[in-house]
Amino acid sequence: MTKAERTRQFIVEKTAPLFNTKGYDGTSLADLTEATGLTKGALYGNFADKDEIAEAAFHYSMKKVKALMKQEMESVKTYKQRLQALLSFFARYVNKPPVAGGCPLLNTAIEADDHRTSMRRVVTKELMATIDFIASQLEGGVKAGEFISTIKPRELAYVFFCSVEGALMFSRVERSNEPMEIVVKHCKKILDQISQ
Amino acid sequence: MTKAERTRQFIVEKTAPLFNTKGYDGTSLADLTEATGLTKGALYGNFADKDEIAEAAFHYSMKKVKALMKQEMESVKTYKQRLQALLSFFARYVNKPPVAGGCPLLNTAIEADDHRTSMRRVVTKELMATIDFIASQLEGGVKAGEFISTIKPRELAYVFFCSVEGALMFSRVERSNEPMEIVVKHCKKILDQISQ
DNA sequence: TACAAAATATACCGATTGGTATATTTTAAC
DNA sequence: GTTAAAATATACCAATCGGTATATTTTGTA
Repeated sequence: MTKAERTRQFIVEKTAPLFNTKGYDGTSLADLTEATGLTKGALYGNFADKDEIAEAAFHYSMKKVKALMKQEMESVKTYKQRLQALLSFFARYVNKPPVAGGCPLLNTAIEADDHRTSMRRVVTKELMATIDFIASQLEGGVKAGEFISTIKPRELAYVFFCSVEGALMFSRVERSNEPMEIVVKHCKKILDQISQ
Repeated sequence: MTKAERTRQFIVEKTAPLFNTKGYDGTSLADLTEATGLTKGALYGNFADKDEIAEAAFHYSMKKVKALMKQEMESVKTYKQRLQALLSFFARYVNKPPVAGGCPLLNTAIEADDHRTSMRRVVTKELMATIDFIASQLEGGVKAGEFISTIKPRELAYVFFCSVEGALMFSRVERSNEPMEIVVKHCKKILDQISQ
């Protein structure tokens, strides 16, 4: 890892929580220099502009979230247990987010949906990948005989993911676990219902 | 209605879509003067600062959304039909939002959760009111004998609302109705399951 | 340890930010 | 129609915005 690569990594690690907390528009270059202890010269020597830092920060946040998520899931064996672990992971997201500021997917999607085209594409890609991942777990469970074969994995994946993301929004702004706990409980009950 | 009141109303109507689309940080005073055709003098003659305009715009957006929602719901008779109408209302939200930019609750909650205290309080209040409203419809349905009495109205209200808000985020950034349609279908199926 | 190259800091840029003091216009009551 | 008050426009403010040219320092290599 060259010096430049290390500095890029350092900048991204220090600024990712900032972008995730205050948003792209809400994060200034002064915020970035303060968080890193570096000057604009160093920032612009390693990145083309603020957009490039924000995008790298988003990718870093997503990588971190996914790594933690998968780590949690691979500690158990069955597909059902893995999906339960995934739901528990999100439940703990409220009080202990892997990256400060909550879910980078949710935050970035909301800020980017109307007026930030390139970021929108990046988020869309990650969202689709997430649905594919959850759906693949459900499909695996069906093939393994854990879940009844009449379920629609893709649709159920959307239901799980959307309800958890909505609960995350609610719980974070409300500073209360209640919405998330209720939603996760409901999702786990669905998992029980489709088990055989 | 005095001139001042009319102007305040005019400013709020013209700027609400702007705040809802670009967010508080993303909306500048130049944006506001352009959207209204007024000058800063007029803006600051009627509002103390940008924050006050944003808050008034949020309240206006919420009023508009709730009015449309309730209008849609009161065209049918049973509690089940009303809840179905509410879900259909959200489903159409994706392509035809009452206020440009999507759901003001979702947008404002995400931007305000970490670093805008006063707005957070306002959003929290509206979120709680929404859950109370949905829960009251479910309770009404139970008392009227439409729904089985074993349901937990408040928990179900959270599930409905959170999943729809999550789907709204997804569908908006993806520019596709699919996530919302899947989620709404699922919610309506729950309504069928708890019906008697 | 000398030295070229790479990385970072410094000092600056014009544009835009939210906000205000004051001049001008419009409004509404008489 | 006159006039005081209310509302709006104009012109300005310091601060901050994202970004850059250049000077200085640090790095890795011979």
